[in-house]
Amino acid sequence: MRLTTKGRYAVTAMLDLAIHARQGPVSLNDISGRQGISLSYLEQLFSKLRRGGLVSSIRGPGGGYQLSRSDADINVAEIVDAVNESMDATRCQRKGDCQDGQECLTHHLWMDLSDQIHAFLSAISLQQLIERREIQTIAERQDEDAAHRASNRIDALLTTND
Amino acid sequence: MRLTTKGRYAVTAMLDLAIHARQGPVSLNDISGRQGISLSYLEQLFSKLRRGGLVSSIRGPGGGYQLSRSDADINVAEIVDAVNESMDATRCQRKGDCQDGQECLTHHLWMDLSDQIHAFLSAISLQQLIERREIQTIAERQDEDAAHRASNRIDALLTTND
DNA sequence: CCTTAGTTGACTGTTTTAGTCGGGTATCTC
DNA sequence: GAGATACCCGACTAAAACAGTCAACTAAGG
Repeated sequence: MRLTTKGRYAVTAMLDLAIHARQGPVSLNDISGRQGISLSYLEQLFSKLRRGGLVSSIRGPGGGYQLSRSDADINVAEIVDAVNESMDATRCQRKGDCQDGQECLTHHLWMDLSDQIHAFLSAISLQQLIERREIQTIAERQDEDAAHRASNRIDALLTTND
Repeated sequence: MRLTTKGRYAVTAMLDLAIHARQGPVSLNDISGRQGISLSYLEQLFSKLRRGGLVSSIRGPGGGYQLSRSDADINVAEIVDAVNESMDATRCQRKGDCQDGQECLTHHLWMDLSDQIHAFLSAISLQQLIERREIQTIAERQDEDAAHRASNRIDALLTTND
């Protein structure tokens, strides 16, 4: 079992996408700026999310990504899954052949843990996350920071272009 | 967060130890034979378990390891913890400085998941595991297999020593 | 003093992570 | 149709972790 930056970034990016969905397609560049994830890495992740049927893309200027379903219909478990981070805690992928083709002593324990984690993560939709007060606060802060950085960039351009 | 062979082996070995505790100290050699874990690797794991205060050791012939507390008093979470596999799901070790010193968008989600996993694993003691029917069945099978292997080894010795 | 068994530290091949880089291709606007 | 925007794709890589192995040592029992 593993949950690393890859899975966490995927959920973070999807949540950012869901939050900014009403302004039309969201570009990876914007997500990168707001969430501090490198653009190239995001491309890699979104290629998997697209293959997993969670997002659809629109090319060209003004393009970006969209959720392919309602945010109420996408849960955290499938996002983590889509980027290949299985949350399965067993060694044998639940097959029960962990020790010479037979069940190891702790097989059932890890099965139970896997079920537990899966139940927890699949019960949480993007919509539910968006509604959380703490997350709204953080999203607002990130939007302000991004706006500041944008205006700083413009200032820099104006002063060097004299 | 990660749960790999290391943590799973540690729990398996501790459970084996608890099951065979009434016959006195259990040697790593026996655990290795029953659970199919290499002796050298077990040594590495038990060095951490000892430092973590979960087991005590007796040297010399007839020696081995013992639980340093009652099996009802040792839970799965502390075993996994002792071998350095933190089950923490956050990137920031719960500090909340995941993005430039501030909380990232999904910080609270991973905090909740961590709490969930910890609550689950720390509620399960070695004693509870031993009492489970499936685990008793597996343990009996492993004991028989080990006995067979032992008698085969003796046969081999007798025939080569003619 | 020999065997058993724990103790310790260093070493190693392999896999995964967490990216980067460099080139594409589709689409919109002017 | 030129250029900019933005997605698309494959190859590459430094660093870390995993999953051990190996060798040498110390302590206890017979």
